[in-house]
Amino acid sequence: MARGRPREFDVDEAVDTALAVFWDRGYEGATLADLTDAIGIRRGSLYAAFGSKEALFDQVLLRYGETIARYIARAVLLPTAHDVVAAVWRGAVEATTDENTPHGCLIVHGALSCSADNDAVRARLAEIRRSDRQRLRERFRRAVDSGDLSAGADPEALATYVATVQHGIAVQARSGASRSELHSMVDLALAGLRRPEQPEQPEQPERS
Amino acid sequence: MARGRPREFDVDEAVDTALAVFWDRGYEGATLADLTDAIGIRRGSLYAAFGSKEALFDQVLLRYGETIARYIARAVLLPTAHDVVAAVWRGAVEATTDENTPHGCLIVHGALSCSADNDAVRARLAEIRRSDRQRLRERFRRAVDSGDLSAGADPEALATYVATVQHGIAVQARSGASRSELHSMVDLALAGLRRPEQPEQPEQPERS
DNA sequence: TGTAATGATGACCTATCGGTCAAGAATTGA
DNA sequence: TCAATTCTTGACCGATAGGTCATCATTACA
Repeated sequence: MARGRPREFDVDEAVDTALAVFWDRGYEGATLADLTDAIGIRRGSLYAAFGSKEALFDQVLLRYGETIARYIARAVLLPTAHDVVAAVWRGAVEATTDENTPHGCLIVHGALSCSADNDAVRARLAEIRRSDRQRLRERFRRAVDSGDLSAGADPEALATYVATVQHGIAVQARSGASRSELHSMVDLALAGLRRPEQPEQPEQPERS
Repeated sequence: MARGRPREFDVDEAVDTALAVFWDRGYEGATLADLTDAIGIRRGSLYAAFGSKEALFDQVLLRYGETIARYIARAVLLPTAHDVVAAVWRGAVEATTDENTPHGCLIVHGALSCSADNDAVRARLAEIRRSDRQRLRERFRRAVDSGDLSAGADPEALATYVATVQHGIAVQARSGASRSELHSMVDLALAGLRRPEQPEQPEQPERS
């Protein structure tokens, strides 16, 4: 089956290794030399297998979504809006403060800013963040429709809020905040969400 | 007084211009060519005036703190903890979504990740974020002492929470969120802070 | 008017960036 | 065994990164 000379490295493992490097240094901070050194291959092999640095990064983003950031897709499946919020924030804390991986979130610090040459990568990550926020908004809309959230709740603002805290967690983790510190912070944030989904709305029992 | 040939550009203006460039592109994303082109001087003049790219960045950080990020120092002077929180978040929204400046916060996206060479800059920004958070913590401690916050309140967690939302706002602004979207989000977040400074029994984190 | 001092200029430096390529090595199918 | 095919290797590419420097221009002071 495999015609020519067999590849001497595992592509999947290479993606995982590249993920670790990009996660640690960001897109531009990770050089070809960093990547090939970590993977243990030469430039030519990397380009034969992936095409370009940016194409490799695409593979890495896919992998990241399937593993590290999987907590988001899981969260929106939970039964109540409160469960969703808690799962996103708890998941973010866990993902960004694992002692076996770089701290922070690749989607956030991978290319928050960069040179003009790589603006496409920056825009790509911004788009991922944007679509994640939209997913939350849709989820909260359904929660309003089902009566899980009060009719006065603002799904848009709530989604933005959840994303804001989620990404803020990534920045804190990157700044050296510890896992337990961040969990305590999430305790506090969740306590504020017990009932206040509608800012100014007078208290109103759901029916009656 | 001024002995030799007079400088043909205004150093203060140059710092402001450099601030705009760094704010837009981050520390590494802003090249010497970007900076000198924007300022309108040659490399040699820049090095004669500032010493190095990093030294110029130091000047820029100073300027940023005195102007754009001044809202933080102002906020902690306000009479109540609630006022402080509101001022920080409102200030962050305003600072990160001004249509006349780049969106986002220089302290956050200036070097959230970078190459190994410039790790000192990354650490420096992280340190600024850390010390800002400490300032909030001290402020909230005083609020507990004075009875403004309940005795059960956790100044540490509250400071982390405020910083988390503040930095999350910067990420949202960088991702394209609008000023009004973010103000609506702050409405919601502030509503959650009306009285819940002491978290009730924290729910069980899934792991650790 | 001459000299010391300072800034401006543009050529130049080394290192490294992402990326390419020709040649050799290892495999399969005929 | 011999093509055909695929991967590996290391040298190499132009562009650009941050930074330096000799030379010249412009000023104040003696």
